[in-house]
Amino acid sequence: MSSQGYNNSLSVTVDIVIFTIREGELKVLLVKRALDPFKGVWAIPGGFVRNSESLENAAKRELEEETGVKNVYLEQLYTFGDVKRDPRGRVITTAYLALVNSDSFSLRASTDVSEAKLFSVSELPKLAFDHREIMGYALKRLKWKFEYTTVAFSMLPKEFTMGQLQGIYEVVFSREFDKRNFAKKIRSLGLLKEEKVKREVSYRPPKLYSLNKKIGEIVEIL
Amino acid sequence: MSSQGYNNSLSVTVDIVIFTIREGELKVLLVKRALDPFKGVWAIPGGFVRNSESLENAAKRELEEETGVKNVYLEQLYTFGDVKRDPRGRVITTAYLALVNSDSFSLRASTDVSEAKLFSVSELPKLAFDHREIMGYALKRLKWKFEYTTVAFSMLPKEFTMGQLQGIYEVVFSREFDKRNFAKKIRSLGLLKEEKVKREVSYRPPKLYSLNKKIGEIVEIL
DNA sequence: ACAAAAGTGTTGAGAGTACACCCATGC
DNA sequence: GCATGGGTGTACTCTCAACACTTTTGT
Repeated sequence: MSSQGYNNSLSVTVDIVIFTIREGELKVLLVKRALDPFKGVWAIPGGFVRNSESLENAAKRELEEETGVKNVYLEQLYTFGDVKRDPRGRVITTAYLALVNSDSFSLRASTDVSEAKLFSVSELPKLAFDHREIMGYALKRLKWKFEYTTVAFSMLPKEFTMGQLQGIYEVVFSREFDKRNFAKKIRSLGLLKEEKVKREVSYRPPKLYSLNKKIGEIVEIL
Repeated sequence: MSSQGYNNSLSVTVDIVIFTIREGELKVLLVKRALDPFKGVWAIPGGFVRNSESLENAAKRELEEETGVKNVYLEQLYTFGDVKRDPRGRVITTAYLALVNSDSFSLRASTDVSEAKLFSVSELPKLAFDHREIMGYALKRLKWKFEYTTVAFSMLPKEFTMGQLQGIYEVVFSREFDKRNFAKKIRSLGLLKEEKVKREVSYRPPKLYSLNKKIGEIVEIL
């Protein structure tokens, strides 16, 4: 490290790519910017890191301000540090990835934002800054994590059916899986605990399962 | 993002975990700090990010200052942003991972460092700041990358033998592989081009290979 | 001839993939 | 009785792991 002292002309933000599943599609939360060079343009929600909070706490705070939810799955994605990525000055941003169970959140627009909305990842609008690149990273990471860890379960309620689980995998990977093979694979991993069967549906009531491990644990799922 | 303007009391550094293989062991470059609260303590080399350079360029610059090599494999690892990780003030650091071919570098101590030395990863000294945690991340990432990408080849000369390749895998994973199975697996991936066989050794001369793909490309190696 | 690493194939076990029919419920 | 998603087993293929002996060179 240099001894010339600290560099004071540089700001740090966090941006949070918030994924959820709604209407059978993978959606991401975007906000419409109310100010500045990108007024009216959609962007990944985020904000400045305060001096008294860690990066991760800044991300949690922004996430809660935006969605009202706590205790969701949150992981650091990547830090983007090109000199000219923000036209207003030197801003480095650490991007986070959040996975939210769609039942548990409601949108809120914070002060510097005029609107917040869920977009299907297959129909994204033009994005501010280098947010298109960040989104690309987030999608790659999301698939990777679904394939090799238990993060998918963070998008389901505590008790879920095999069909729901398979459904979110099909959405994220944009393809169908064979029901029998999928269930066999999942069961062979010993992740699931069987719960009671009761469910009010107009067809054969499915078994309910719950996750036996921590969310985010490394397990080769597919 | 907030509209309240920029936060100016926060510094950003890069730290680079530089791995190489020497004497049949996985080694990492550490520097002995010459100043400050951690004077005399070993640390991961790094330095402040300048206003005019991207994060990645800062990492490249520090790497070259430390080792004299350019064009090595370099990837961003993680950004550490706890409030109290540096006792001198609020410093966020983005850690990078570098893999260096051991033939191609020479150590240099920069101005704020009294000594630079390669340590075996199995015999690390006490480290400054949160550098132990950073090292843990780096080692995990290194193994992951060896298993699923072609980064290993960045630690070999352009032309190498199957034995050399297997050797670095054995060092990184601290275990032995079966020669026949290893070669079969590698060959089945179609990564290698055969080169001329000549080599002056006091035993049966091995075939030489070169890599047919880009370094860092995703391929399930093991 | 000896030391040192290179080179080479087969077999068995387990995992992944493809594939089709009946079941339980609400309306 | 019909619509809806739930639940179940087998056969084939492919990949992974275990395993030992001969070859080429320099000294």
